[in-house]
Amino acid sequence: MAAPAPNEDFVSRVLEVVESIPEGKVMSYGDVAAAIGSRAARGVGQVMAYYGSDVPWWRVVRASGHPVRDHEARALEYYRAESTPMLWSRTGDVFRVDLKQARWTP
DNA sequence: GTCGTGACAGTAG
DNA sequence: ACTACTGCCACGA
Repeated sequence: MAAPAPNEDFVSRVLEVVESIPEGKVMSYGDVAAAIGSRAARGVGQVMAYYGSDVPWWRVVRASGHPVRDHEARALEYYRAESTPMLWSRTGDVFRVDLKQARWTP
């Protein structure tokens, strides 16, 4: 029976995909999950929380283009340094990544 | 072995 | 724009 990816492989796959994201590009949690053949957007976020310290977590954003939870200020510094295309709200209070151009698909 | 939690996605109102 | 519900996976107690 074709069983899906086990636990240890899931973590390794997520880290590998995130590390393969080039500068100026971003992937949504759902895209990363789909890249490993799963729909566990939540599982991806959970892996990032534990092992994200060794991967460019700021290049992983939500499907809406918003940066990572509780880390938007930190991500903003990286986006500016990487020249990542982003859009600002009319109020300028919040920003989002321009998935139209920054969305990277392997 | 079960339950709750979490750096989420998608749909519905 | 927002909240609420559901589905998915891994980890800790």
